[in-house]
Amino acid sequence: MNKKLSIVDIANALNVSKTTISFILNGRAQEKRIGTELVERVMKYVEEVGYKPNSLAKSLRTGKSNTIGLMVEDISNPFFASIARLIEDRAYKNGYKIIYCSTDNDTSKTKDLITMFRDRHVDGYIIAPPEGIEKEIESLINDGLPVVLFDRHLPYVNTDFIEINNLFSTYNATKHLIEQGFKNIAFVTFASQQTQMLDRVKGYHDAMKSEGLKANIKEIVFNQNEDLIMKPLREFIKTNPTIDAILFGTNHIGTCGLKIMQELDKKAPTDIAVISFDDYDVFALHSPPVTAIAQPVEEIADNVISVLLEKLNNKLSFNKSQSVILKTELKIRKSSVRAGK
Amino acid sequence: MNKKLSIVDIANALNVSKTTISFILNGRAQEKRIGTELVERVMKYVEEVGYKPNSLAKSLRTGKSNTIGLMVEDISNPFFASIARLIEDRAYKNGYKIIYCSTDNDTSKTKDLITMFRDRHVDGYIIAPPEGIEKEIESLINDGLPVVLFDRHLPYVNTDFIEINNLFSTYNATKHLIEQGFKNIAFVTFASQQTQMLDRVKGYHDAMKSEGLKANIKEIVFNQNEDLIMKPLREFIKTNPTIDAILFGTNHIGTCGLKIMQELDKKAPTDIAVISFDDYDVFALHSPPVTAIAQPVEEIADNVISVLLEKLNNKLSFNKSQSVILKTELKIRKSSVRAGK
DNA sequence: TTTGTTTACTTAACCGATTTACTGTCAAAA
DNA sequence: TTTTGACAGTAAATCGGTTAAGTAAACAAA
Repeated sequence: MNKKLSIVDIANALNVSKTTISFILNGRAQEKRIGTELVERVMKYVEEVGYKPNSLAKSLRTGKSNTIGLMVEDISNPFFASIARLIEDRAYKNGYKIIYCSTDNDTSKTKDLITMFRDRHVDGYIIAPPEGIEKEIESLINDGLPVVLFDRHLPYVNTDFIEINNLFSTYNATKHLIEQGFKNIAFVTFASQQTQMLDRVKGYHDAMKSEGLKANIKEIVFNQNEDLIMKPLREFIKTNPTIDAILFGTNHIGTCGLKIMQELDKKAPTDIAVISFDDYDVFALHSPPVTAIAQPVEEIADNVISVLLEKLNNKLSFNKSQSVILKTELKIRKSSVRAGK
Repeated sequence: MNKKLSIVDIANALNVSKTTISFILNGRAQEKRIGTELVERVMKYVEEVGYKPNSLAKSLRTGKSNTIGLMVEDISNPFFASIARLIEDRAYKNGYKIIYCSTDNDTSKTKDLITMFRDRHVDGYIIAPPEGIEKEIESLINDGLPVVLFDRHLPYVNTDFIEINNLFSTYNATKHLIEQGFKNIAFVTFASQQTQMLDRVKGYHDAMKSEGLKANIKEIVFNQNEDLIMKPLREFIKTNPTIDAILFGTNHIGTCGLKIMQELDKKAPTDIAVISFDDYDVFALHSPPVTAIAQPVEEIADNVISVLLEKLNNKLSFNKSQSVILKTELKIRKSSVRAGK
C-alpha cells in the first residue's frame, strides 16, 4: 500500500540533502550547526509522515544491530523462562531487541547458534554455556564482542559471568537435612561437567563428608524425552530403599523425582525427605510443600543485563572483569522437616 | 582479530567478479552458466576461509530478513514458553530466527512492538493479540506481510489463526463437574474481552444454564503484581462459602487459586472441586492432582509455524485463509471427582 | 582588500551484498 | 560472409542509511 518512505524521500520533499536529515535525526544537528528552523521543519515533517529509518541499512553502515543474542538451556524451563522475561524487559527499555534460542546443552548446536548470532551481527551475547564451547566464546571476546555468561561459567575463559554460590547452596541444604536427622541422603542430578553442577555435587559431597556420612550420588543423562529421565530415576529409588532424603540438583529433575514419588506412593518427608534446587510454583504448591534452593531470579537478570549494557556502552573498560556471585535462599518447607520436630 | 571477509575479498582473491561469487553462492551458477570448474574453485575457497555472507547486507538488498517476530502474552508463562520453544525449533530448522517479546496484553506496548518488528523487517508475524490492535494487524496484512494469530483471534480481522475449541472445552468441563454432582460451580477468570476468554465464559455459562444451575462468574483484573490477583480471589472464596466447585479460566489464575486454597486449608474435591484451563506440572503433581483442560501444545505450535511457513514460501495463495481449531483434552484427575464415586 | 573563521549545509564515498544489463568469444546457421 | 545464439562471465546500479570531506556565503580581523 503505502510504500515505505526512505530518507531520500524525506530529503526530496523538503529540498534538503539526505545528509542533513540524517544528522538531524541522529541528534547531531547542533554539533553540525544545522539551523534550528530547519531542524524543526524536518522533525515536524518526519513526525507527520511517520518516517522511520530502515534499521537494516543503519546496522549495515554502523555495524550496530541493537540486538542482544540470548542463549539459554531451554526456554520452556521456568527458571530460564523467567530470567529471559526479565532480561527482555530491561533490554527493550534500553533500546535493544532480543534474539533467543535454546541450546539444549548441545555443544554443536550451540556452535551453530553462535555462528548464526555473529552472522546476524548481534551487539552482545548473554549465554548459559554448555561445555566445550570455550574456543567459540574466546573468539567472540577476542573480536571485541561483549559476552556475559550466566548460570555457569567456563573456568578457563576469562570473561564476565553472573552465577550463584552453588557450592554453599547444596552444602547448606545438605546440612539442613542432616540437622533434621536424615542420614541416608542421596544427591540426584543430571550428569554434567558444567561448573554449577560440579559445585552442586561438591557442596553436597563436602557436607556429607564433614559429618562422616556416606555420599550417594546418582547422575542421570539428560534427554529431551522425559521417559528416559524417569526410568533410571525410578530404578534408583526402587533399588535404594534405605534412602531417607534426596537432594535434587535442578528443578527439572526435582519435578521428575516428585512424579516418581507420587507414582510409587512415597510421601515426603516421612518416606523420603526432599529438597530441590531452584524454586517455582510446583514446589511451593506441592503437598507437602517442597523445600527448595531459590535462586534470586530478578537479581540474576538485573546483573546480567547491567553488566552487558555497561560493556555495550563503554567498550573502554572491557579489561575490568565483572563477575558476580549471588546468594540463594533455602526456602525450608515441610518436605524436609522431620515429622516429630 | 581476523577482519570479517566480504564478498569482495573473495572475488579479489580468486580474480573473479563479485557478481559471479554471488551467483555461485546463491545456487544460480547453472542458470547463469558459470563453468563447473570455477564453481568448484569458489566453493572450495569459501569453505576454506569460512566466508559467510553478511546477512544484514543481504537483507537490505533482498528485503528478506529470515526472521520471524513472535509476540506472546508472557514468555514466563509455561503455556507460552512451551509453545515458544516448539516454534523456535521448527523455525530454526527452516532457516528462520525468532525475535520475541511479551505483550503483557497491553495494547499500546503491543503497538510499539509491532512497529519495532516492522522496523526490523521481520518476514512473518506470530501473534497472540491483545484487544484493540485490529488496525495494526490489518495494516500488516494490507502490506502483504504474513501474519498468524494464535491462542485467540480478532473477530473482525480476516486473517489466519490457530485456536482451540474454548467454548466446548469449558462447556465440557462444567458438564463434568455437574455430572460429579457439584451444583454451586463458580467460574473464576481474568477480565478480558479476548475471544478465547469470551468463549470460555460462554461455554461455562451455557453448560450451567442448560442444567438449570445458576452461573457465578468472578472476573479478576489482571496485574503483574501477583498480590493484586490473590487478594480479590481470596475475598471471593471467603465470601462465597456455598461454592462446591471452581473452574479456573487460565493456568495462571488456577495456580493462584490453588495457593489460596492451600492458605485457607480448603481441600479439593471435598471442600471445593477444582478444574483449571491449561495443563502443566503444577496441576499434575498437585495433591490431589488437578483436573485440567489440556491444550495440544505441540499441535498448536506445529500448525502455527506450518501456516506461517506456507505463507512465507508462496505468497501467492494468501487469499486462502487457513484457520485451525484444535481440540483440547479434559484430563480428569482427583480434584474434580466426587469423593464417594 | 585580502585572509581567516564561522555558519549552514551538500557531495560523494561507503557498508556488503543482489540483480539488471552488458560484453566478448566462438561455433553454427543463413 | 554475415548473422545468430550459446557460453562464461563482468560492470554498474541498487538497497537505505552514515560519515568524511568539501563548499558557498556571511562576517570579522589584519
